[in-house]
Parts: sequence; C-alpha cells; structure tokens
Amino acid sequence: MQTRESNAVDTAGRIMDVAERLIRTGGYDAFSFREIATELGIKSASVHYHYATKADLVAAVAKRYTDRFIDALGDNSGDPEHMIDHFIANYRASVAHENLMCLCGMLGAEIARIPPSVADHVIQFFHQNLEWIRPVLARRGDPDPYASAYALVAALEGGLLLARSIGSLVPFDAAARQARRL
Amino acid sequence: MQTRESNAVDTAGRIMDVAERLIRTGGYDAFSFREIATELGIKSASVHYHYATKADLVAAVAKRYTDRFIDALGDNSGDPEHMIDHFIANYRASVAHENLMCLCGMLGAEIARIPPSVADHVIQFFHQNLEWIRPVLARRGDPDPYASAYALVAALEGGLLLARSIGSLVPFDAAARQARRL
DNA sequence: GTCTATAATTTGATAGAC
DNA sequence: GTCTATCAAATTATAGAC
Repeated sequence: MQTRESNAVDTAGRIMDVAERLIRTGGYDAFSFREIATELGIKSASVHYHYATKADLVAAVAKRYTDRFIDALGDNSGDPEHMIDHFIANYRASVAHENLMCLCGMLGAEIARIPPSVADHVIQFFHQNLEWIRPVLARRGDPDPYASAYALVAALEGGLLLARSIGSLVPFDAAARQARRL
Repeated sequence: MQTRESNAVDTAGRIMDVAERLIRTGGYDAFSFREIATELGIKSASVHYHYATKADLVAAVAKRYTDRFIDALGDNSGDPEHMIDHFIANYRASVAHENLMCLCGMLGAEIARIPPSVADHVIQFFHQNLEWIRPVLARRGDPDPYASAYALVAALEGGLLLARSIGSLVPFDAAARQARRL
C-alpha cells in the first residue's frame, strides 16, 4: 500500500518524490534518471530497476499525484462555499508551500510532447477535479456548473503559473477570488 | 527590421519560427539545435552561427513573441468591452489556430529552470499584458483593476493550458467568459 | 536491490575549410 | 553564411556480477 506521506520511506517512493519535484519545477524533459539517482545517493541503474523507462516513472508519479490530490479533497458534500474554499486551498498549497507548479498543470502544458501513458493520467486528473467541484457549484445554485467548473480549474492552474512567473501569490489569489464568484 | 509575418524569409527568422513552435509544444528542454536545423534543411552549426547559445536563441524568441503580441494588441483606448474581447481573442488564437500554448505561459511554468535572460522576457511579457489591460478594466469601472487584470491573464493562460489538455476550446471560452464579468 | 560497466544516441557547442 | 568534422558531456537504457 502506498504511503500518504510526501517523503516515502521505500526507494521506489523516494524516487517518485524526487521525480515529482523535478517535473513540477521544469517539466518532463528537465530531469534525468542520473539526477534522481545522485540526489538519493544511488546509481541510475537502480532507478531503472524500479521504473524501466522514463515514461513508466512519470506515469507512476502522475497517478500517485492524482490519487493523493483527489484523496486530499475528500468528501465534497459539505457546505458549498466551504468546499470551494477547500478546493482552492488545495491548489494554492502547491505554490505557497513549495513554490511548485501543479504536476498535471506542468504536464498539461506539455501534453503534445509527453508519452500517451502519461497524458492519460493528466487528462484523468482534470476530469476528476472537474467532477469533484461541479456538483458543489450546482448545489450552490450555479446556472451552468459545467462551464463554471472549467473556469475555476483554469483560473487556478493559470493562477499558479502566473504566481510562479511573477514571484508573488497575489495573481493566484486574485484569480481564485474572481473565479469563485457566483 | 524584423518582419511581422509568422514565416520569416531570412534564416535567423526561420530559426526563430521553428524554435517558437517547438517551445510552445514541449517547452525549453524539448527541442534541440539539430531538430531545428533538420527541419530547415541546414546543419546545427549554422544555427549556432545565428544564435551562439540555446539561451540566446530562446531569449530572442521570447522577445520577438512579446513584441509581436503587444503590437497585435495595438491601442487600448477604444470601447472597454470591445478591448477586453480583443484581448481575449489574441490569447484564444494561440490554441484555436495552431493548438499551441502561449510561449510565455509555457516558459512561465518552467521559470525556475530556464536561463535568467529568458525568464526576464517572460516576466516582461506578463507585465506588459497587465499594463495593457489594467487601464481598460479601470475605465470600465472596475473597483480593483489590478486584481482583475491578474485574474484575467491567469484565467486566459489557464484556459489555454486546460483546453490543450482536454482537447477542446470549451474550457478556454468558459474561463474567459467568467473572467471578463464585471 | 544495488552495483559496475557499457552501449547507443543525443546534446550544446567549437574549429576551421570554403 | 554554411559546411564538415569533431568534441565533451549527458541521455535513456541494458547486461551481468554481487
């Protein structure tokens, strides 16, 4: 069973930890097996023992990231206003606590160049996020919860991107505030 | 003087054309001098003749992209509602006509890994965009045009990202529509 | 499960002929 | 301005010892 902690205790988990951070910093092509190995004090051949190919590793990272993200969102049946704030807070933590992009935001930008097995997980991430927030928006009385869900996720991903670019949380908070208005 | 056309007639311009498309597809690390050379029917040494380093090439591409983008926006003194639609349309064309990310959206996601000379142009792009749209929003009677400018640019960049990820323009249009509301 | 060693390819970049 | 030739380093990946 996969641990829920950020810092896994087994080698396979630690490899994913490092890979996730590197991808969220520079994207799919901005890291190597050797870079991960060096950081963990092992050799790149050992990384290949756990994940045969780069596509395998990144697909595993994307799946774990999605599962953890949806798990952290939890139940969506509470007060809609509180649920929306909770949804926003989960995105905000990405840049606020670690100054990192959302993993699937980064890979989504690169969707046309990444392996299909990875792209599938990225698409799944967005669909699961949209399906979590859409009924919340509907319960709040939104006349078009489908469109509003798209708009909210887009605003949050763009907010992360702009916040990191400018080096300030102000754009994220402004985007979230505007997108959460009924 | 730099031509305004997308397809430059000189080699230096053609190199930038190919580089821009490749970066907008997969990011800074997802292309090589050889890939550009092969596509143009020349050798990678010839690319280095025009741009000594990869950082030099991408910085030139980012500067040209920003200059063209701001130039295409033109004067911002017209009817605010029309100016906002015009601003949105310039972003929308990126994914609608070429299925590409905004160059500076892509590089902004990777801001922590790209050369500082490139990052400077990315930051400039966002500041120039914000300064173009902010007075428009102010003239429209927005109580906080600074925040609304951030929110609009974030929504459009996130809209591009989500549209490309999902493979549909619906998320972009939903994000733009929500972000343009007063 | 980790290692050494290495293969095969690609990368950014340079020297020097034409 | 473009070429051939080349370099040093890095890349993904594999074989086989321990």
